[in-house]
Amino acid sequence: MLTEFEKSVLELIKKIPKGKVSTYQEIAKALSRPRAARAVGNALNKNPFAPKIPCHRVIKSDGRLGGYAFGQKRKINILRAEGVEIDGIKLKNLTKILYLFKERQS
DNA sequence: CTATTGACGACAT
DNA sequence: CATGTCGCCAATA
Repeated sequence: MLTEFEKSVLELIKKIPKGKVSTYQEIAKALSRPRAARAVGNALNKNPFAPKIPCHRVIKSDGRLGGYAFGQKRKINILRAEGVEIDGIKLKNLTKILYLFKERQS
């Protein structure tokens, strides 16, 4: 069974368009929990819908890859296959491919 | 309730 | 750029 928090995270990342990515922190912010980036990653790790949810499109806020249940190597391949360029250690054009979620209530 | 654990983040060295 | 430390948060034992 999923907790509300986990469901929120999954629902959110499910919306990330192909060829774009988001960060754990951005997701945390979108959930009004700006400091819960770590918990977000934790939720994805459990990810019960592995192929179903594009969890590979979630990276660290500094542009690095972050982890992946199937191994970062795998993560890199998938991202490249979706057109994301990776500069050895970080993603290229991060600001261009970074997907921002809709603004929180004003 | 307390302790531990991680797909994190910011900063210092 | 590479490591290490500390703070943070939710889930679990």
